[in-house]
Amino acid sequence: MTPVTRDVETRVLDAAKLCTAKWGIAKVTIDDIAGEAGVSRATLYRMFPGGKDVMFDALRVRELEDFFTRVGTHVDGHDDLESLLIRIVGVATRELRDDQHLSLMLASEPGDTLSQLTVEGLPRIMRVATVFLVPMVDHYLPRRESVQLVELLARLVISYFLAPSEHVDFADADSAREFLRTFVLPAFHASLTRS
Amino acid sequence: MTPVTRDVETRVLDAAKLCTAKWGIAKVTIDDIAGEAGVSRATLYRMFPGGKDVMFDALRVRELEDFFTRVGTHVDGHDDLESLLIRIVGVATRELRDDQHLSLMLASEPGDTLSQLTVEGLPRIMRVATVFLVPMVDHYLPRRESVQLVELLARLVISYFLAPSEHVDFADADSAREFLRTFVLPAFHASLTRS
DNA sequence: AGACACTAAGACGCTTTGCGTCTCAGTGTC
DNA sequence: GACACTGAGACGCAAAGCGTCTTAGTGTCT
Repeated sequence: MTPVTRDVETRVLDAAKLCTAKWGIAKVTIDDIAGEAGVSRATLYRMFPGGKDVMFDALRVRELEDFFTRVGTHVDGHDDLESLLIRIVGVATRELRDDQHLSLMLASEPGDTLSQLTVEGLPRIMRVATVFLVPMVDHYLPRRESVQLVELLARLVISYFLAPSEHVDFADADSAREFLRTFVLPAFHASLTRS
Repeated sequence: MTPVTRDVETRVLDAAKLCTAKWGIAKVTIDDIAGEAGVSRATLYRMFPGGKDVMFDALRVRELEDFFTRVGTHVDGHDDLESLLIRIVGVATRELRDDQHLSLMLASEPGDTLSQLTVEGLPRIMRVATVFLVPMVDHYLPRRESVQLVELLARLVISYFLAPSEHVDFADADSAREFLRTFVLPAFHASLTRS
């Protein structure tokens, strides 16, 4: 894909995001998105062979990459695993809470949005989370355990975001520390390569 | 139609208004409206034989009646034609400007909305305006001239609302008075039955 | 209990819209 | 000229939407 086409793809995905926010997944059409992006439908299908579903998957991947990029930007410079994890769950939780597009989607299309955060979307979330977070975590743990830990954290952050708890708030460092010390870190203590 | 059914019709028209604001005329479906109103599609068709178009016409008539009722509420107690007309054009212009649903429709569906304020909608607007305003105007003018005057005013108010002028502002009493004295009242001076 | 009015749910047949694919003419770059 | 890319529009098919209708259920009245 040439640089020019990369720009067009960005424009199309931006348009897809905008139109989905406006119309929702159910009513948005390829025509809406093509028009908003300023490309023809044929161009859109050339770009995303397989059509609508493929394009939405690409948008979801891009959104995830943006999300984890933002998380990664805020979790540099930690000296130990615990601090790193506290920071990760905190930033991730705050990013989820601040995501207006996500809030809008959860309000207007709860079914599909929940599915993308749970059942259907989890494999993708795991793939992207692994790419972004494992390289940080594996300073402290072997690769295999790092992957497992990232998966566990992703699931917990999503769950506590979707159904907030009266007892745990990952956005609060003390609460997160207590939770991690109780439920997560002991399982990985024996695998620590560095503190 | 029974009182209970009148309530249901109101509910359906309210739903139609809400869903049209949300989806626009192009994408809104009978299913959306029926669901929002809490009735079945069959009930909706029974209520509005001829379907979607008939229902939207009914909504437009209701909106016009509401509009002119509000105008009428604010123009009582005038001793002469000029004052009455100044008040009418002023209130009407302000009501149009304050109408958020109309603003939303003009922004999101300019084509259809304009058409309903001009070409396609004008006969209906004239009918309703005549019903509401002519009884006020014909204190001062014979019936025939009253009807003609109301039509002229309606057209002028709409035009100046849709394409505001640098020289005339009907919401401003002095501006309206000057305009009416210059362009409207002389045409009806000879027909005055009362001052 | 029976008569009647009204309703929701769902089926039906038809029309319209949307989808994915494709062709062709036009444009820009080398 | 060769090539890559694009928009516009046509095509065939699927899906959604429309208007109509039937049936079973509910409520009210006598």
